[in-house]
Amino acid sequence: MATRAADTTRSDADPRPETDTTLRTAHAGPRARPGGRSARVRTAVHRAVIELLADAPAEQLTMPAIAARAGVHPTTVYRRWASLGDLLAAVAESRFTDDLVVPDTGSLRGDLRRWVTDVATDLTDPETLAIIRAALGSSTGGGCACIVERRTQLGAMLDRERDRGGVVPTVDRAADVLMAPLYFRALFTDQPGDADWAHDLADSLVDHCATTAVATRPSSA
Amino acid sequence: MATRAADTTRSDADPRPETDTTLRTAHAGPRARPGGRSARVRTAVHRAVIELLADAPAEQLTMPAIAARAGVHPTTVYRRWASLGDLLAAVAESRFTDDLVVPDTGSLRGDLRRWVTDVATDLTDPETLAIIRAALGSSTGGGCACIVERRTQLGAMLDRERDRGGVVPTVDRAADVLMAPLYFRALFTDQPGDADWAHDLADSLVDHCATTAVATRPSSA
DNA sequence: GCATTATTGCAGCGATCGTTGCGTTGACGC
DNA sequence: GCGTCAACGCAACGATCGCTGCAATAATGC
Repeated sequence: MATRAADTTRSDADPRPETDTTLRTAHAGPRARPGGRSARVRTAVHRAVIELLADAPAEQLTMPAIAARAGVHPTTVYRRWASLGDLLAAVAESRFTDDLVVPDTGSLRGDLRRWVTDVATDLTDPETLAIIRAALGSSTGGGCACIVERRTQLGAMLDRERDRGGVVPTVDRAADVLMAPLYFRALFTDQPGDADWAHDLADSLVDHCATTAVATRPSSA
Repeated sequence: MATRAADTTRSDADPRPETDTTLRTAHAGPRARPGGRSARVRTAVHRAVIELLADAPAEQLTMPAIAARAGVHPTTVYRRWASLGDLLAAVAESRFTDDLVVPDTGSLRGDLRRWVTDVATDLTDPETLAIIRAALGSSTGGGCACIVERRTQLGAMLDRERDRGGVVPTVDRAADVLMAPLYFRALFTDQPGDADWAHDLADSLVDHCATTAVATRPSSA
């Protein structure tokens, strides 16, 4: 995990019903051409979306506006991405991968405290927030793209602690205690949540897990 | 709280810089006319927004479409609501008021368990989810409108318990433990969360508050 | 280097959006 | 009841959106 193909080599929404895996390999066959220019266009469009979302009232984020900002013809944007929602989901996904290294401090508590702080800091960025909001607003389940990577990171830290022999909560439980408050406050309130608060979240999860042996329970949901 | 003017008598976004409170009283003066027709139009437009959000891919929610669905002329919608974001925020706010009675079972645990279940059930409704998503996506901080009423309800239950002499957490803490997971799962995942899971949330808050005397701490953030 | 072809640019089109001016309706105070 | 004026409907307009032909470019395999 967290080692997916780099941002410049992936094709966003290829309408051709081919197997994605074969495209990522070196011998991609005579089809698909994610070469220099396509990658450049892709990067430019993604950056344009982020920039426009940052300093624009959103909602006036249209395909032509994105194309103009990216220095690309609108037709290109229309053809490569089926809809604005797809584009937003792609931007969200590519932005939230490889942007945050999973900490490895040696203890679960240390890892979680560090990771929660990093995520909280990231959620302070207006750009990040704008992308999440826009992706959530779009129909094409762009919301999942925002957190799938974060869930993977969380799972990695829990797995590592489990390998150390510690009792760990489920990923769902950890997401409820850590990710949920982080994202909830960032999206719905004006309190970004400071470092102390974030640390308390991590501590409460670890402490609760230490006192009660709920980790072995099958867990609801 | 929860006793604001009924849905049919409020004016959404009156551009006139008057004091809102005077408008709600009976002797509203010679200005403002939230009478029968205006209220009818308002209700129709709100319903149209909800209906369109329910069975449309969203994002193709435009002012003319809303007007057509509401049986109202587009000009009316343009004039009464400054932007689509304002309209969405207004719809969100009016929908999340008076739609859920604050339970009063006699104990904080019972109140919270009941309330959490109700909120979880509400978040199962696709219409509700669509409104929240759309309001979040709009620029004009429509996100706050979705939860401000819920926060008030939560605070009311906590205040009642405090009057009973019990130790209660802060509203922020309760929101982190209860509301955050509810909304996070509803927005970002496909697991709506069942009744048992919701009850566990309420229990964890009450139990944690009972074991440790953190309630008297000034609490961060 | 050269042929192939995925990808982009270009021009132009229908459709719809968002706005404005003006006449009409109907809620409110008397 | 009647007059007043906020709120709505109507028609028309410019602007922009989203899409589709076809030509040009450049990445890929040989």
